[in-house]
Amino acid sequence: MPKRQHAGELREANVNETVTLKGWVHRRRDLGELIFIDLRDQSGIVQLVFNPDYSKEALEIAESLRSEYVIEVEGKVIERDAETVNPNLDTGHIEVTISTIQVISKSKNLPFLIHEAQDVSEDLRLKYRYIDLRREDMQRTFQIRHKITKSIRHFLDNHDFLEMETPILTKSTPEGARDYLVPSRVHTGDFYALPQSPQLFKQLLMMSGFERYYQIARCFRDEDLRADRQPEFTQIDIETAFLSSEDIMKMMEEMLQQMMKDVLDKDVATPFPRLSYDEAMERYGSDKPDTRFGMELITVTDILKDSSFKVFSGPANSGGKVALINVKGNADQFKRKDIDKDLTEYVATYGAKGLAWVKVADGDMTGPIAKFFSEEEKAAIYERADVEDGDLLLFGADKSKVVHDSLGALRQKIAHDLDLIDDSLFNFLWVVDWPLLEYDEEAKRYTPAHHPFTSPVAEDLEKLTTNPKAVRANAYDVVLNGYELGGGSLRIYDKQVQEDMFEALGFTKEASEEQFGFLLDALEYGAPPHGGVAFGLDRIVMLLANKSNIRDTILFPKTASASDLLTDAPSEVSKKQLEELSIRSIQKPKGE
RNA sequence: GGUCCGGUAGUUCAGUUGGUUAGAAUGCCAGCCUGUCACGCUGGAGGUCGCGGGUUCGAGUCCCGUCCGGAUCGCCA
Repeated sequence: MPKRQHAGELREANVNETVTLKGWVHRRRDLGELIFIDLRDQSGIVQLVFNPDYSKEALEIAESLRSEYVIEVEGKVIERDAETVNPNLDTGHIEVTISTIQVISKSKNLPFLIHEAQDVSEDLRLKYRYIDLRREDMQRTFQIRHKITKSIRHFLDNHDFLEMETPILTKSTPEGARDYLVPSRVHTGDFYALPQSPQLFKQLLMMSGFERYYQIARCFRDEDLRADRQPEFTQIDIETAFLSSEDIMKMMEEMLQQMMKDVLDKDVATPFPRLSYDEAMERYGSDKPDTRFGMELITVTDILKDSSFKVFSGPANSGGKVALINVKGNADQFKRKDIDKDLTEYVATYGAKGLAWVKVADGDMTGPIAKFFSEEEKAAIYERADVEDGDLLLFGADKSKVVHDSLGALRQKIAHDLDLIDDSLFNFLWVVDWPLLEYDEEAKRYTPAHHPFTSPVAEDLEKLTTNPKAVRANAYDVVLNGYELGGGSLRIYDKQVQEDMFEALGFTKEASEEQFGFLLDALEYGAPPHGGVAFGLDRIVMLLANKSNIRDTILFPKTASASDLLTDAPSEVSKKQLEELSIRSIQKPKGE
């Protein structure tokens, strides 16, 4: 079969060749007895020329063409005159003079124009996603997505990994995210769940003797959506037996390094910098810090312990925290009302009760709370926060969590607003030394920082039942530019430890047996030490394709309310379908 | 579940203090045009102002409710 000729690949080397091209009418410029068509196919765009000298018939048909008609043309590649070269097109030095044309498929007027779709409302783009995807920008994104998975597959294949598939219909584990449930027809009243991740299956595969597994796995979580969160998403899921966490991190660094080279031709250095969880929170107020800019959080609890300002001394003396970020040299960018309104409202969403601030000019603090600082306190703060004239200091004083959340987010917002972030940087780093458990104030119990199969650090093991909070985890997250790309850990491979873990999480013996009995059993039949990692593919694509939301990296994404505007899912089903599932009635909220 | 923003020609938007027949650009349709590449010129068609209710002599504009889209907090082991 002859190789198809692609519009976007034609060059001066093809001059005088007779070519057959198939594609879409991107644009038409009708000058009467002379018509130009920009023909688009997956490879790009080339200009077709119709005039009576080449073919009167073809010219007549060209006259009837409209946007997005699918056509097949035959013609000759010719070099353009110097003055008619189009430097904006890769094919701009040539054009194709058409002798015959066939309309393969017509198109109605489009709901939006392909070359203007960038600015069209997203719901319209989603409703007509198949048209939206024709855009060069979208095509490019999915080429990047393909290159990423291709690079990773290639790397893992070279490191003796097997690509394997695990079930989609699986068992509900109500811990963690809310499950998507599927009613069983055969077992009336019982349900499958769609996997939140293949976590347990990949661990079982290690116990099955497959020492290196990976899967590009679809995962489902029935939680509320965000710009970087979809209810179904794709995880690059990896698990290995007998490797240390150092081995795993090293291998994953190499994989990501290779990916950056293959996809963007970027060189990133390994090993990636490492931050402990505590240090990340302390310095960035985040467990996924963006290190492309400074403006770190500076703790000043000790300095302000005796402050005459109760907003500071209160938290400082009751187990809380006082910290600041120094907006260096940009004090004049912020008017008083910007800070008191916009920034204060912003940190309020993270639970901060207010936002204290001072500006520094002529070696002294100014602003409404400047008077509360003693000379000693000023001097200590200047020294620690490297304060100079022109700086703006923004303070957080509250429980540690509130200070971290609010200043961490504020740091990111200000860097964005002041355009302090270098977009060309790709700052990978590991966050390590995670706590195994977190205390959930609302539920009054411990929850896993990652998941309940994460192994505790060996020397902390005994504290699991006595002082759970102090137990560290063998866990590590990869962070890129402020996004959690992935996370992993060594897993528990000892039944007793797994049982202790369930106990620490408040499971009764019966409950852990009922939900995870199969895992506990498997741990008794020769379980190797194992561990792995899972990366969010959609987020990787988002960052490498420089997109601001994850929907642009997914072919057919859901809206923020989890519906698909193209197919109108979710939708009602027939009474018969429900009856087969023994579902009697579903009360829909009124108004629908 | 909460908060905030938005919804007006096919599309992107403007629409003043509530006041005549709701505008612009682009697209679309028709005519003219042999070097355009955002082609140009002339003319034309095109509106459930998201939906429902209320206030008013009068509502795109004000009020209430609701639906849809987006951002975000909670949530996401």
